[in-house]
Amino acid sequence: MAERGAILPREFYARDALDVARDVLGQHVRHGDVILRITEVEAYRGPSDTAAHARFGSTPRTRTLFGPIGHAYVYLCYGIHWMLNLVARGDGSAVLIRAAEPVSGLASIRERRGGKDGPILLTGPGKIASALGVERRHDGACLYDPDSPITVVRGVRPKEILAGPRVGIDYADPQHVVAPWRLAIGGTAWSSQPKSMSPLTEAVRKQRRRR
DNA sequence: AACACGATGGACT
DNA sequence: GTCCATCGTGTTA
Repeated sequence: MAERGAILPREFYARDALDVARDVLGQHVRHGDVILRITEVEAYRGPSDTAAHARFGSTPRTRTLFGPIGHAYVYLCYGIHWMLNLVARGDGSAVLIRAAEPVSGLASIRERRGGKDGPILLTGPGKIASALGVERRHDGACLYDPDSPITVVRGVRPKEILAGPRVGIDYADPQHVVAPWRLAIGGTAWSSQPKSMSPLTEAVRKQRRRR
């Protein structure tokens, strides 16, 4: 078993987006002096996922999404917020980081987030990229290269994983809205945990996998 | 070339 | 709960 702080290998990303999403919970993402423990994510499973950018196929925006696995897919949302995704499987699949807990670099995080404090610093995908200082120039960055500006490293595995419905994707097919595309660590204030989220069971995972 | 709208967040009622 | 900033993208023409 790899020790804490070791960079996750390329192979980590060579799987179904739902499995990558589940296993990246508790891992750490680093940019400069800021390190965050990932507490909430959302899986986007390739072109067949009606909530995913990949539904349009490969376009100028999504070329990194269809590029090599284990790289960052960064894009601008609502003209304001940058989103950080991890490219998975190699078919346009990805995992969006939606919330995190500070591990180090709190001073930098607070500075970038307007001097705020507590979970409000990092609960929300736009806040993650903001706190890390990630934007357009990081699109395509390799996450397993030690010399890369952004890396994902071994963290602390969560005790409980919750699954819940997606938000902000009214245009998607209802089957792509319900659990378990959105996953969170249970029992922490550093993630959104609405009542609609419940423990991720093997039965639910298998049911989703067939779609 | 014009258009509609989005994988959001913050301010406000 | 409501409003809306702000701009790249995909769609249509």
